[in-house]
Amino acid sequence: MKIDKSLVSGSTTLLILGLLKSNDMYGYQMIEELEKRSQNIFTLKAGTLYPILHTLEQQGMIESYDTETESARPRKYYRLTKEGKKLLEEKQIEWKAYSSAVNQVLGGLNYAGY
Amino acid sequence: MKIDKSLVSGSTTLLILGLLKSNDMYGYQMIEELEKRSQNIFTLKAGTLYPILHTLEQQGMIESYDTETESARPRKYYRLTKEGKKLLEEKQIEWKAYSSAVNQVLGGLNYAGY
DNA sequence: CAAATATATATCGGCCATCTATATATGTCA
DNA sequence: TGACATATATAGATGGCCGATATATATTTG
Repeated sequence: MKIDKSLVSGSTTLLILGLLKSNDMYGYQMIEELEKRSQNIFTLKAGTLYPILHTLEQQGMIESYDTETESARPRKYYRLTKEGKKLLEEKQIEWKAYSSAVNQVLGGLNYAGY
Repeated sequence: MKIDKSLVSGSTTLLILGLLKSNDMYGYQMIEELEKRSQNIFTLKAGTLYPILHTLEQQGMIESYDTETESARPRKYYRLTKEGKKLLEEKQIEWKAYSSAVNQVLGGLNYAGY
């Protein structure tokens, strides 16, 4: 098996897709949710997130829709498309292989977190 | 805890230091050993490795010495310095935190490979 | 013996992901 | 009403990694 060489630096995309698996979310919410779930280890920057969202939407991996509430500021929600779900599964497999390989190189012990 | 933002893309340094933990090695050997230990998932490129080795040596994390055999091609072996060992430990902790956080974001389950 | 291939190290230019900085606009709270 | 949080957006800078290339020697193969 060959790992996509951009996996490591491209893990942000994996995380974004992972967030959308459970619920539709808007950008700002993703930043907060990611911090929360990772216990402040990931502090995704807006300047990183939004360009990725636009790219993923262009690629058909996610779809957006606006909320039409009268009170709050309009938010742009994103949801996974069928293709996006497939991409997420692929990237999850890559991540498992990658993290497992790192652990093997470092200490011999294998990844067992699933 | 704050993760070095270059961790992900900087995992190559972690892997190199990890290789040197068990034995002194020369560059070309690291490329082979890394492929072997990771079951061909990591194919470290010479153009990536050697500049990193030079940088690490400049920073005092590793030291080099040449072999003076008459038969074989001279090899430049590297060993971890005290500081290098410390750096490795730090980076290993960061890696655990990072991979654990990814797993938490993705599925909830935690890293348990150690 | 000569050619091809594997071993071994080295550097440069460029790509691409991410961050910083900045801009814009609205809702809420003191 | 001024400050701050919410919310999205983009341009420019930075930095790690790779592809290409160069050099030199040992080994294997025809």
